[in-house]
Formats: sequence, structure tokens, C-alpha cells
Amino acid sequence: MRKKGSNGQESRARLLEAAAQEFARSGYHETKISTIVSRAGLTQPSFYLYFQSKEAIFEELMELFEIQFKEMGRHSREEPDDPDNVGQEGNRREASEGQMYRELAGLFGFLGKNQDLTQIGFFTGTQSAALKRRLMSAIHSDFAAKQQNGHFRHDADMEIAAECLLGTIECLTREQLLTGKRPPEELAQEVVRLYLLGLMA
Amino acid sequence: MRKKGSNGQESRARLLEAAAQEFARSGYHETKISTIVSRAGLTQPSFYLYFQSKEAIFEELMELFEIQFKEMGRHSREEPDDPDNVGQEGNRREASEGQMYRELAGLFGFLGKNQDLTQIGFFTGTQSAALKRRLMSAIHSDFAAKQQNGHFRHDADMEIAAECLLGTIECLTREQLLTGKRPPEELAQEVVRLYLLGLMA
Amino acid sequence: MRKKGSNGQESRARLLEAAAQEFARSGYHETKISTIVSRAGLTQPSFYLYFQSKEAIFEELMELFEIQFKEMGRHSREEPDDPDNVGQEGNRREASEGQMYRELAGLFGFLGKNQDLTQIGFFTGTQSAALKRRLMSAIHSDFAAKQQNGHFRHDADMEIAAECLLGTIECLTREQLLTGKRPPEELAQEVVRLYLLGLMA
Amino acid sequence: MRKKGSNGQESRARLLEAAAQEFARSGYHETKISTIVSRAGLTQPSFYLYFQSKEAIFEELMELFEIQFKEMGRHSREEPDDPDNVGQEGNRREASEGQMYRELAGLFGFLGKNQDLTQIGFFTGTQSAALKRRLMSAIHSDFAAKQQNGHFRHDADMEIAAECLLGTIECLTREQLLTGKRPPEELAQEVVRLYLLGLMA
DNA sequence: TATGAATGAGATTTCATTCAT
DNA sequence: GATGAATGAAATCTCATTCAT
Repeated sequence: MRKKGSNGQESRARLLEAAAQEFARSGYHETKISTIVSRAGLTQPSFYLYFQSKEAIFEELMELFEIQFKEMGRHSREEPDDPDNVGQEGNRREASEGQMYRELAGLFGFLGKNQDLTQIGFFTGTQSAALKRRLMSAIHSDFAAKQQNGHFRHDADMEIAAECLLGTIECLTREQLLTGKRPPEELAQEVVRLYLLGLMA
Repeated sequence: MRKKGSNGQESRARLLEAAAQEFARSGYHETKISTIVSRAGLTQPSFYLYFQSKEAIFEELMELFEIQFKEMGRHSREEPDDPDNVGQEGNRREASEGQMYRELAGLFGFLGKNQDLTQIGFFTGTQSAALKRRLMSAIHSDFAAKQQNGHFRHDADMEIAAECLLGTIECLTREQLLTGKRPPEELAQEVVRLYLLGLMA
Repeated sequence: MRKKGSNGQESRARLLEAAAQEFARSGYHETKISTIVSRAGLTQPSFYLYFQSKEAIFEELMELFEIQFKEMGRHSREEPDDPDNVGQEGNRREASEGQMYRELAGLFGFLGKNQDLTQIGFFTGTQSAALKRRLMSAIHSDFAAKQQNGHFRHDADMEIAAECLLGTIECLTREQLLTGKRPPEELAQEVVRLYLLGLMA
Repeated sequence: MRKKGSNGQESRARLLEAAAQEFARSGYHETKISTIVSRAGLTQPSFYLYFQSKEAIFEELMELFEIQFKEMGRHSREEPDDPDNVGQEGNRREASEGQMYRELAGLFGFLGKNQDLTQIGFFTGTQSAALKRRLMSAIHSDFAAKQQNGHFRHDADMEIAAECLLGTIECLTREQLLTGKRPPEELAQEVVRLYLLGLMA
């Protein structure tokens, strides 16, 4: 007789969930299979019914993060810019500000939603470096375009600027977002104004 | 005639050096004592002549970084500001810029000098969080003062700004400085202008 | 079909048994986990399924001995004295003799039954000193009472006498009982007559 | 230039002394060469100038004890019995008592003198069993002779009695003598009366 | 005589992983 | 689908002992 709810897919999901929590909290090496399975209410051999190894489940979590991350990126790019703000002279700054705000708010919103995956995929995982490099590239391209358009200063190095923004995102995510100190929107707002206007009065 | 390197202090130094490299490259858990000692041209028991445990040598390296870091901070604070630039109206921005540049250039210079220790003490070690929090606090205080003086915008959140700058420093250190892509001075220069003036044309 | 002995409780028992033998034969330090597990037909990691450490299994054996020892003490105290021998003048000596004989025979019987545990708990273990001190105290109290009643000489020091008897018990256990040279009853009989009557003709 | 008093014989003696203390306090396995040499104010290699191994120094200490022990035995046997007490009827008991008292007092006196060696040679060492067996044999012979002479009861087993006395000696030495609770003479006196007269009033 | 430096050998313990049911 | 039991492989650490000076 099958225990209610003890079907394979659920067990697998519970393992993933438990693993995400543990990896996020303690990192890869400090996390033991024994802890994961006991959190999931299973035993060690059961783990190997669903995952080939400790590494495998970790990688699956990283991929999960990456897939969702890419999806988020696509959504954010598909979102049409507000057409009212296009073309008007005085709104050039506001347009930039608005687009950047939406993208950052979207990113922070995403990162803040699944904290464990973010911790793993953005900070712990081995692929996080590659992912961040891609993110940096995207920012860089965006910034370079804006520099070409004359929106951004010509005497600033857009690669450095993109790297700066990436670091800023990382740090705010870690210290303010994942700790719940500030909501995504506030962070986005502050970052946008800081990066566009600077701090000088 | 003494065999070359058969000197206790030298062996200890070689172990520290090797450990720094390994810890920096592979992190705490992936680093094995066996690797450290073989890099240092010794056998495992010799390790325990000089350090009580793997943890102990790691902590010693973290402390080493912290001590040097504090020292660097003290030096940078003792350096007198250029007196010519004080008090003149039009130079307010240049004064701020100059001070911030010197501090950042000093910091980047320090971090870039001993790369292994920086990797350990700034990115890997358990105390790195505390150290960064202290650094963030210092930046925050500095920014808040400048906001009070009217140098900085009143509608910006100085805590967030400080956090942003810290993240920027982290990321540039990791991606540009430790990889040798850019020199400390260039990074400092770009960061200062970005944070003071923003990106808008 | 379950492989013979592939039952957790049995494995645990085999480990305890093997450990008792080894500790008894060779003492704590000379006993290696590797010997215990190989005697039990297991490998080293299996040991740690059942016991936290070498110290832990040793302590468990000591406790086992102590528990059984206390139980034996309780039984022996609850056993009613032979009512026929009570109250009659000429039987005072016989009464004392009988009681002492039963207690000693019970003690020797117990110690002779599980030789390994006795070796560990009575001779090897760290708690053996405390246990013996308690035993000595009990003997001392008993002797003191008999001295008060006028059964025992007033010019003898009951503390010393108790200590003497304890030493006697120890030595006979080690040399005669655990080696199988003499049965518990004979030892008890001889000791009783020696301690009550002395050796003089 | 030779440090004053740092000649070989003295160093050797200091090592023996330190080793005796450590072995007596902590037993063979818990005692480390490093502790011995540091107590003796030397370094580890120096140890091997004087002794071949840890085992060797331990054996030397055991032998030292044995030699002194044998010497003590010889002295005690050579001591002439008090001639006044020979041959008189009523003094048979007193003669036995006196001889036994002198021997026990001598033994306790010896054992109480060098506590560390006693601990090692009488309780810890591997040869202690043999030594005690010899001691037991001697007592046994003595008792058997007395039984032949009609001094001791014929219905007592002299082997057991000897074993009992040995245990008594051991225990009193450990608990009363080495702890300083009672002087040798008192112990001897009590033991003699106990073993000759028994406890019965 | 003495030692600073180094090591061989081996012990305990941990953990991811598998076997048999 | 699940598990009780077991293990291979490896890591950290200890200690008696030796080498070279």
C-alpha cells in the first residue's frame, strides 16, 4: 500500500527543496547528503533513486536558477517600453531612467523571490561566474549603446561602469534583499538615480 | 653546511605561502594539508610543527590580511590632504574627487598587491563579512558627512550608496584587479567619476 | 533472504562483544578499532554506525558493568537471611559467617560470570576506582555495625579491615576467579573463615 | 663550553626521574616522550642518547624497582629474629606476630619510600604480575611452613591465604600508603592482627 | 653533549555511495 | 518506491624516532 503523497515526484521535489535550503545556508561542502534526506523525510539510498550524486543535485539547482534567470531576462526584454515616453526631447533622461528602473526592479524582484536558488546560483555555484559575466556583458552592451546615442557621457568607460553596476547588484542582493532589509523597488530606484546622476549635489 | 631551506622560519613561511595560494585558488575545504605540504617541500607531520591545525593556518592568513588591511587604513587616513585645494569655491568638487580618489586608489593598490591574501580575507574567509561590514560603515559615515556638508545630494540614501560602492569595489577587485586587467589607479579614477557624476551625459 | 548477521542489533552486539574481549585483554590504548571491527566481521566505518567513538563504546561497557553490578548488589540485599539461624545464642558466629559467605559468594559469582566486563569495569576502567570506593564504603559500614553489636573485635580498625577485604577480593578475582583456578564458593568460604577467625591455630 | 652540571649522567638521571613521575601519574601509553624530555629540560633527540626507546626507559624503571625490591627482601630475611622470643611456649603467637609485623612493616616502608617506582613496578608495569607472583609464592611458603609447625590452622588453604594477603598489601599500598593516609607501621600492625586473629570478638 | 628540523607509520573518523531486500 | 546495513576512499592528526649539524 502506498503511503499517501509518497510518490516519486513528490519525494524528488522535497529533496530538491531541502537541498536548496541546505546548500544556500551552508554551501556545497558543509552540506551533507544525510542532512538533505533527513530534511526530506527520506533515507540516504532513496536520494540515489532521484539523483546520481551530490554534485548532480547541486548542478540541477544551478540549472534551475539559470533557466528561470534567462526566462526572466526574456520577459523583461519583451516588455514593451512605454510608447508615450519616446521621442520627446525633455524626456530623454526620464526614458533612460524608466527603462533602467524597470529592468533593475525586475531583476531584484526575481532574485528576491527564490532566495535559496539565488544564493546558490548567484553566489555559491561554480557557474555563477559565467552567469554574472553574461549579465555584465548585457549591461555593457546596453550602456555602450546609450553612450553611442549620446545619452551617457563619452569620457566614461562603459565596461568598468557595467562591472560596477554588477557588483552593486550583487552586494545589494546579498546585504539588503536577501536579508529583507529593503524591497526590490526601493533598491532599483536608488541604484538608478545613483548611476545616472551621481552623488554630487 | 645547512641544507637549503632546513630552517624553521623558512619552512613556516613556505607553508604559509603555499597555504595562501591553495586556499585562494580552491577554498578552505578543497584545500588539503597534503597539497600544502607538498608544495612547501615537506611532509605532513612537519605541518604540525608550525601550525596546530588546518583551521589555525587559515585563521593566521585571515588575521594577516586583517592586520595589513587595518594598517593600510591607518596610513591612508594619516596622509594629509593637499592643502592647496581647501576652501576655494570652485574646487569643492575637485577636493571631494581628490580625497575619494586617493582612498580608492590606496585600497585597490593594497588589494592588488597580495592577491592570495585578498582572495582569502576579502572573499573566502569567515571574517570577510565582518570586515566588509566595517568597511561599509566607514564609507557610510564618510558619505553621510558629505551629505551634511551639502556636497552630496540630499535625496539619496547614503546607506544604499555605501553598499553600492562596496559591491563595486568587490566586483572590480575580483574581475579587473585580481585578473590584472586594469591597474588600481584607473579603477579608482573611473569609480570616483561614476559615483560623483553619474553616467548621464 | 537476509544475509546472516546482517542485522543491526546483532552487529552492534558483536561489536560490543569483540570490544569487551579486546579491551579486557589489551587495555584501552592497545585496543584498535580495526581489531574490534575485524573480530566482529565488519569494516571500520560500520563501527561508527553504532558507536560515536572508541571512547563511547568503552564507556558503554563500563556502564554495562556498573548497572549489572548494582543490580547484583540489590538482589543480594533483598535475599532473606536464613530464618533458622536467627536469634540462637550459639549461632551468632554462624549467622555472621552465613551472611558474609552469601554476599561474597554472590559477588564472586557475579564477577566470575562475565569475565571481560569484570576486567574492564573492575580493573581497567576509569570509573573502577569510584566503584571500588563505594564497595569499600559498604563493607566498612557493615563491619562497623558488627563492631558496634559486639560481633567484631573492638581493637581493630574497621576502615583498614574493609580495605583489606577489598584488596583480597580484587586479587582473588584476578588470580583465581578469572583464571578459573577456583570456583566462587570456595573462595568465599576461605575468605570468610580467614577474616572471621584468622590464621592462628 | 660545557654548561655546569650538564654532563651526561645528570641528564640521564633527570630523564629517569621525569619518566618515573610521568609513567606513575599517567601510565605507559598516556606518557609522551615530549613530556618527559621537557620535564627534564632537554629535547627529544637527547632522549635517544641515553635510552633506546620509550619501552627501554620504562623497562629500566621496572628493573630498578625489581632490584631494589629484591634487595629489600634480602635485608629483611637477613635480619635476625629476636632470640629472646624463641622457644618459649606462651610466646608462640607473639613470635609469629613479631616476624610478620617486621616483614610487613619493612615491605610497606619500602613501597612507601619511592612512590613513583612503586606505582610503576607494582601496579603499572608488565612485570608486576610476575613480581607479585613471586611475592605470593614467598608468602605461601612461609604460611605453609607455619601450618606445618602447627602455628596456623590446618583447615585453611594457605595458597588462598597468601593470595588474600597479597591483595590486601596491594590495596592498602594504593589507597592508604601512596595517598599518605596511614604510615607503614600502622598498616602492618593492623594487617598482622587481622590475619592472625580474625575479626570475631 | 645537545638540538632544530624532519619524517614513517599508523590511528581515528567522516562521508558519499552501494548492496540486498 | 523505499530502506537497513555496509563500505571504499580519503582526510586530519599524533607520536616515537632519526638526520644533520
